[in-house]
Amino acid sequence: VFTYSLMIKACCETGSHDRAIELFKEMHRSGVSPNVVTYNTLMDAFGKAGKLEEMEEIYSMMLEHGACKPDVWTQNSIIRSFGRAGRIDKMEQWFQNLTNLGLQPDVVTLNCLMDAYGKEGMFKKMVSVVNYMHKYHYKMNTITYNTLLDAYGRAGEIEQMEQTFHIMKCKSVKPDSVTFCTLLNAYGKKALRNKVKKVWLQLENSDVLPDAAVYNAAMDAYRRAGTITDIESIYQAMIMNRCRPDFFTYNIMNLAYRSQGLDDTAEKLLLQFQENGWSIS
RNA sequence: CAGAUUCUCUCUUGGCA
Repeated sequence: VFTYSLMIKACCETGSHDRAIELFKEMHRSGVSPNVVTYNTLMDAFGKAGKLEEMEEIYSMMLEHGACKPDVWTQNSIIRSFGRAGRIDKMEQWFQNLTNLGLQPDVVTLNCLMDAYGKEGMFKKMVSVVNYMHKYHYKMNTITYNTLLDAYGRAGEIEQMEQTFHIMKCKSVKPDSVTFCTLLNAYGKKALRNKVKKVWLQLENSDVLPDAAVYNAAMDAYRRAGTITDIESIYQAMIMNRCRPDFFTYNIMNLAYRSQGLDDTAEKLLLQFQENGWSIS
């Protein structure tokens, strides 16, 4: 069963949902019964692909076969899928279903809800989830805070974002690379160059090791809020720390150079990428 | 009892207001 589940997951990750279904059927023929994880894996893949009706069909199959019951992971996948699609009504409906099944929402469930509300700008509802977490003594983790930070950041609510970040630090919840990415992104969009600088210093003084996404986020923040020199300093740091530039890096820098009319520098950048075999698409 | 599945971040900005 583990093997089949993993194979199905692999197929889904390469986008071959049909093969995943084939495997699922083959599994039946070989007399191996799918378990919750198998169903969860399949459903999650369809959900991520935006095939929400198919996902619900698989859910019905799971119920009909009766061999296994949906668990919190099942519900979380479904909730996440509808949340990502902006189908708040369906998401809430499935959240209801979770409690109707006698299951307890976990932190992941609540993070999914908050992310969906945040992305839809439904801050009252998002905050009510935060209150729910306090009331029932859920432990807010790094992802919880990252989700909140991103919600406020996207909305341009810098005050709220900073307050949230402050609480995060007070509660000793460890920031990770996503946290810094999120902050850089928000400050960049608001053209707050000094804030971007401050975040970068905090990152350097933390034990978080920057990944390509963080370097990219910092460069993009400086593209909007800073100077070419700012961007290049991050780029140098990226290379010195042996972090491989990717196509985000290229696009950001290329855009920055072009917007300043530095077409020749942009050409050099292209050459450098080609020489090093760094992907630019 | 443990092990496989679920949550957050970075370029690309068009259309309407």
